[in-house]
Amino acid sequence: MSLVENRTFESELGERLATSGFRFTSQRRCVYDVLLQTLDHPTADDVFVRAKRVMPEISLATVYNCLDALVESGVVRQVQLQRGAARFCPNMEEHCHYYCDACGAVFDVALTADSTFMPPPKGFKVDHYEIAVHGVCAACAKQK
Amino acid sequence: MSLVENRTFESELGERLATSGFRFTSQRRCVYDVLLQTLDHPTADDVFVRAKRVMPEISLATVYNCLDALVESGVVRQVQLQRGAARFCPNMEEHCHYYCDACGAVFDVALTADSTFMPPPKGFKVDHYEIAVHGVCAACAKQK
DNA sequence: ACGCTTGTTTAGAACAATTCCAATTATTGA
DNA sequence: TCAATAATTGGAATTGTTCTAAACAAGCGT
Repeated sequence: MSLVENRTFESELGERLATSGFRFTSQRRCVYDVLLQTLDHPTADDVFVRAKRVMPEISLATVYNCLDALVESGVVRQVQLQRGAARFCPNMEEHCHYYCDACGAVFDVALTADSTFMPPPKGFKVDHYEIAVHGVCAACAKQK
Repeated sequence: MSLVENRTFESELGERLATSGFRFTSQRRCVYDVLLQTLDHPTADDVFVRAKRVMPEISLATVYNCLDALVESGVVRQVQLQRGAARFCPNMEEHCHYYCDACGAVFDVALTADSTFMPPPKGFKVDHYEIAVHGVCAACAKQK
């Protein structure tokens, strides 16, 4: 993601939060910045550690609150790839996650338009897809 | 699932466990039975409560152990549909999960053969796909 | 069948991830 | 600027999972 796009996203952030009924606070901006800066699908705790470097008084409870607000506002995705901590991802394009069960690495891969055709149960109102591919990444496969 | 298929699955269970290096214990059979009996994607704790009705001395740690053994043996799938407890599913056919974010209900939907075409990262060795569709089920959509 | 080896179960403690709480602080709209 | 309301804070509480050590059970060679 380029810096220009980055700045665009940031200026939209307040608006996105507002339309979901949230206020635009410095903590929410900070958490969003952290996610944009390193696209490695961090956990809430990872985000907390990184956010503290820039805003030392921020609390973990706030990080959770901010992440939830960002998810509800549709600017961040929450992904649950394994037992344990949820992970967060500011890439809102349609993509799936290749997840290495050995080292925990995550790779985003864009979805082709028609790659998700499954007839929903009658009356089910689809919100979004979560596609994860489990396996072993190249590096880990080599080691073994 | 018919009783006949059910019995077939059960008789295969010992073999499946053995080929993954696990022993066939009464607890593992019990946990597997619980999963087969009600296909509602229970959590480990749900399984624990149900298993106790039939085997009152079983412990929660054992339920976790059994579920993990069943997953490793390829007779049960573990799915992580939201933050919090993992859920378990004895349906090993290729299918995706429609998940109601309002009430937590899960619906299995078979995958069409080619519904998952995404080029993996170079060298990535795919093990399996996890496809979840989030949204609101018919019943919950009506209520609101 | 017997004893050995090793895997499994058990209960409870420990740990990890998340949520809740009550007091304080910040933001928004009149 | 003030009041109303939402957000933040730190800590406690809760939930979900893993670990541990001792007892038990299964499979193997004899």
